Amino acid sequence: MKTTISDIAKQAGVSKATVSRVLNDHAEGVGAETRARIKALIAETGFQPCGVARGLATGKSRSVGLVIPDIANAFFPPLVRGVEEALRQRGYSLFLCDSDRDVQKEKDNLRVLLEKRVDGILLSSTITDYDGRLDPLNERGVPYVLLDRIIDARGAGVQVYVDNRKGARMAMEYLIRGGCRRPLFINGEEGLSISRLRREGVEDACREAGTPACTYRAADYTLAGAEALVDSLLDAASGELPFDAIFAGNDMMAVGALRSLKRHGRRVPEDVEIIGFDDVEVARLVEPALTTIAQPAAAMGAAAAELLLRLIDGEKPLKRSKIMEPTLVVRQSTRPR
Amino acid sequence: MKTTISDIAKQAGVSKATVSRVLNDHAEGVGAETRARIKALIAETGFQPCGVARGLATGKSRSVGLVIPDIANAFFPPLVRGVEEALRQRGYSLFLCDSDRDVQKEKDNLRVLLEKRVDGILLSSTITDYDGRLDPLNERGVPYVLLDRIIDARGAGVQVYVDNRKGARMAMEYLIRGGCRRPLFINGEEGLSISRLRREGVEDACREAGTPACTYRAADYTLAGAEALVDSLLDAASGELPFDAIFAGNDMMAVGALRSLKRHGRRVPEDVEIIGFDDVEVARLVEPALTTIAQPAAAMGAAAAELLLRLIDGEKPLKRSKIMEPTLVVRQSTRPR
DNA sequence: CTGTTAGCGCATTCAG
DNA sequence: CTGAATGCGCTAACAG
Repeated sequence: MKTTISDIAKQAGVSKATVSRVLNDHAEGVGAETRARIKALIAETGFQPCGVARGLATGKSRSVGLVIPDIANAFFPPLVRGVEEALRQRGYSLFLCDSDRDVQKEKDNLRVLLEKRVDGILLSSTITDYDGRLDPLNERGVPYVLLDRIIDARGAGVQVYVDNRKGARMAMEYLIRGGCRRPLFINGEEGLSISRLRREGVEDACREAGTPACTYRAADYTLAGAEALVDSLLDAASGELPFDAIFAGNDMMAVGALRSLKRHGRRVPEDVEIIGFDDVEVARLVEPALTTIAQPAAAMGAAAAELLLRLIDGEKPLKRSKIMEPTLVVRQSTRPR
Repeated sequence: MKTTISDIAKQAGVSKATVSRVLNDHAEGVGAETRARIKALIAETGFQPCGVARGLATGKSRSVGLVIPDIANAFFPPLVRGVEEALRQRGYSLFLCDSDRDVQKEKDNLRVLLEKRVDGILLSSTITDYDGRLDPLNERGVPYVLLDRIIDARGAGVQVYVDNRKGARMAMEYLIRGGCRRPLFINGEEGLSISRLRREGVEDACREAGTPACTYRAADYTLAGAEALVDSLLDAASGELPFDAIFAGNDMMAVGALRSLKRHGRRVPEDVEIIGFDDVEVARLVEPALTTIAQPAAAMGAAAAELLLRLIDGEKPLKRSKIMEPTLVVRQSTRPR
């Protein structure tokens, strides 16, 4: 019982082509009264043109795919929201794929999106190393934008991410200026671009300030991982603290560190200052509330979506990457300056 | 430069029909050697059949739509994950739509999904009242499952949700059994099915326990809303506390209440006990960690997706609704029993 | 301004 | 077991 463009044409006493013209708002080519009559008919029958058929005929699906490592990671929901909102405003729909931090699933996701003939792809990749998973996109000429998680590759397309190096440097500089002498930097998994860049930022700050005593440790961006790490550090150094400040690669690890310190009877920020990264919702809800480097997640998502739409429209991007500014949000896990 | 089924057919020296048969794994109709040759060709050329064309020919898009009120609400990400995972395993893709708690946007989302010719829809609706927004789905015969947020309607399809009434009753019973005399129930927006059911659960518990003194207040499911509400209550009743326990309609409101109490110098759980609802990530990270009624969000999402796929396959559902069990998670915002 | 004619890429009859 | 023909619903030249 599905009504098609032919049914409408028949009822209106015109040809499919004419109906198609008003459907697509082709300014010219249809008389005012004919147009009005068809519009009325469409409205009263509630006719909806079939997007699939349209897609086949035009070669455009008006949908884009977004692949992220884990929607349950609090950093991503605002980003997804930004993407979705920007797309919706332009009449595009969003295929959401969760790669579950699994490289194989990420590849599968990309393959499926290509089969679906999305007009473009937003990818927040699980790993930095380039293993050819962008090749199919390049071969097919499907526009894509790398989001947050960058991939090392010559041909890698447009990228949108926060200035991770700068953000990390800001955090360390704030700690050092505050009098910190023996900082501890807890990084996330080292295979990720964001980890590498944040590490470089930390090194920048330490070098400039002549504070070489920064301890470096890698965890896995999880609360539990960081908590266990700090536990072991604290247990090993009975008595005097081996660090007087912690910069964690993300807020969840900062919270893990915080919990460990509290459990060990250490006060934050009096004994140890803590700074996180991301500014996820929990950052302001734990006690003491976390000082952190905020990322404009929603804005990044929106920016990436808009850039992608521009690529889809055939525009050549002026710059190959859009770098967003991190901001220091001072709360209570650091001492007043 | 896009290769089609015709190209493959030509290269293999067979007809499109034959290629189509091996593409769809039609067991019969193709000789073993022909099949092998074609498969090899497909593999080496990396040919991917066009999903859009397939969709037009078969009438199935192998994609479903999910509409939720707000992906940034911490309850939803795990649910989305459950949905996505279940769909992916069955080879379906997910269109994610955020209605932004806006009824009009929700309708628009549904319309777009219908245009995209999704095979089915998962809807977590913004409002309970039935205003006809399901009519298009019913008319078109598009399968759908209502998720978490239920809609009052005779024709409303299959539903998946947690037993909100029971969960609320569990919370209140726990408080009452613990000696609470003057509970305060902070509900969320009253237009939602979850709010109505949770309220009924609270009333059930109070009635059964003969504790009629339960104060009822409605906020908006936000931290700020509940915080302001408790602030005003506390300011109004200078001196003696007007309640000795709070059951909040969700965890974020519980956190808001917690913050207000602490700021007013009240101790939790010594002076006031608090129980939340949902068991989102922050629940265990605030201090004291929240006792709460946990919802199996990911499982709900997966269950809804599987039910929907069954409907899509043409099965008639045995039951019209799948009700999941809430669980009481005891933490530190209530006194030891 | 409007109608006719071709496809878009694939699945699916129906013959052979 | 295989191929040729038809159509899914719509857009896009091309004519009139």
